[in-house]
Amino acid sequence: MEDDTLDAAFSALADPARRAIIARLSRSSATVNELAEPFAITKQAVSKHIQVLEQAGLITRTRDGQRRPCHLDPAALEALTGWIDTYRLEAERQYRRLDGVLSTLKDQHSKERS
Amino acid sequence: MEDDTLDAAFSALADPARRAIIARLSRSSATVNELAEPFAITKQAVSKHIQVLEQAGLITRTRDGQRRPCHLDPAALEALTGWIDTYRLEAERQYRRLDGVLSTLKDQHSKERS
DNA sequence: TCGTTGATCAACCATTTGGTTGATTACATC
DNA sequence: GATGTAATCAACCAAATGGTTGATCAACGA
Repeated sequence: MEDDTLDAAFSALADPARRAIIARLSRSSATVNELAEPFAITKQAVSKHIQVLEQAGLITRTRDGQRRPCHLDPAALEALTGWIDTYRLEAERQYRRLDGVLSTLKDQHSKERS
Repeated sequence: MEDDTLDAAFSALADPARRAIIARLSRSSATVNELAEPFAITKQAVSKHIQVLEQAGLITRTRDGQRRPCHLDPAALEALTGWIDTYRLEAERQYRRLDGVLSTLKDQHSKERS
């Protein structure tokens, strides 16, 4: 994944309104007006949030007459967890390796004393 | 997870320098100077990035004399993938459900024509 | 064709952010 | 104690961000 893609995706998720939109869209597609309803901000502001999410590739939009419903893209979310997991798993692997070294040292110490 | 925590964590990841720091720390702990070395920015800027990561709970810091090494926290990363997966899995579930409905309709259509 | 509704565009404002330089703190070593 | 080094603090700057209001575009329904 390119830097720009990850920049856009993570900063898109770094806002509670946009995360709420993600949560809502995970249940079903929805239009801007439907998404705006639960928020205390203007429809224009929601429209901006949606553009950010779309630009980040997290959602897609279709045409349905006058409406332009938004759909969550699970594959984009999976790409993000994939990135995070790469480093989480590596870190966990390193910690286990360190634990192994420490217990080896401890064993050697016990052996020396016995 | 609270909104503020997620805000801090995701916006911490929304910067290529900070992601590079995460990647570096997944292999082993490192000090500010070590982390700053591969970058074309000042040590102070790196120090700021590290504070952002620490504030977000993604890394921890310890004292080793004059040095203050940074350590990646895998559990914090796991919390993020957990959040994302909640909605990714729900979206995938909904898409499968929709596919089921569509194929049922298609079957009924075939039956009617036969 | 005309009014209504979904949605975006445009301009503007306050705040945040990523970077800089220069000064300062804290620890280690001579 | 004096010097050097790891790291942060402080003040500042340019650019990006999240929000507003007002105007505009595009499609539907009478």
